[in-house]
Amino acid sequence: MTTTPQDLNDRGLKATLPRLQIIRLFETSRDSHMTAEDVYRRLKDGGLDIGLATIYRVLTQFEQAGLLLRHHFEPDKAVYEINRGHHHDHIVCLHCGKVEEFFDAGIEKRQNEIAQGKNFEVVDHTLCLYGYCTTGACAERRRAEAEESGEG
Amino acid sequence: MTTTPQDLNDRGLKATLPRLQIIRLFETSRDSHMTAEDVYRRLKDGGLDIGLATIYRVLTQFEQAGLLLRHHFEPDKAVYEINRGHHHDHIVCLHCGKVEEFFDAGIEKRQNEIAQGKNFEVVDHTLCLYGYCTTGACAERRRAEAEESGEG
DNA sequence: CTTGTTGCAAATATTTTGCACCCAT
DNA sequence: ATGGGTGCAAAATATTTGCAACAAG
Repeated sequence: MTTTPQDLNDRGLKATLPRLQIIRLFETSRDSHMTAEDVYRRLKDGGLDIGLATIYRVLTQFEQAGLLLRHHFEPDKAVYEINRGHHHDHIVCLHCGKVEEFFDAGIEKRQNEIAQGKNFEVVDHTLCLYGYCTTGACAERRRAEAEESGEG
Repeated sequence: MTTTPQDLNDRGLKATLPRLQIIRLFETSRDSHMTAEDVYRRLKDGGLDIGLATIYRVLTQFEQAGLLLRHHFEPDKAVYEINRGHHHDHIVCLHCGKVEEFFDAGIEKRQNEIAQGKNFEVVDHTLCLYGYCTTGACAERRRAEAEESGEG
């Protein structure tokens, strides 16, 4: 669960402070999905003097090393998360940005069947649902907006 | 099936030459999915003097008008296709770039059930399978590569 | 005629890269 | 000691925007 300096060495990466801070951030952050900018801000706020270019380089290296996964929930903005080895897809709230993960064996199976039927061999896929929380603050906001436009 | 000047006017868009050429290209091109750059190249090659900025503007307007759909099969590259009103998902070949479309009611249903279970209301989703053609030139190439690495 | 549209060039946003200095191993 | 790693600034990529000239309704 915790990536050690040795883990990095084992993957051919020197255990530098920026790298340890970055992987630690992903392991401990409440927000599991972060952009390069997110990581930059948080480490800066934590008092670490780090360059944005380094963040980009390290995130790319970590993805190639299998430590992180990269997604694109919105165009032109890559988000990363810890790779815990269990494939899953995502649901994103368009109001608050909350990200939930899910896995459905039936959907996975159907995808492969469909691909096979079209003479494709699937090696990867992206499935992301976009919507709104139906509970909490987002639900409140939606209700308020619906009422407003309904009366306008 | 064919968008007329009147169709554009009806949506509040003047029927200019660039716009007519662009929509016609999407209606007739063998490649149904094109980037702004693709459109630019093809219209230039067709002898039309058009600016890239205009392509971007028109593609955006057409998407907002519901004439085109935008996707992001790969990061940092928007591709557009004609909107025929029937939702579908995609399979993309990582070798030749071939794009196949599919629709599966079961997958759609499961998505909504899952979202509901997590207290989300889904308003959109992206599902794209990435793989390789198992027939034709791509299959040949894969076989050759597999053999090569297997013997190396 | 009047307002929307175009082409160009400059601006943006995100990510990548060249380079001199620095630090894990 | 030495080769990889870092920070900075400049470059690269895809896309957007300001503006003056222009054309559709």
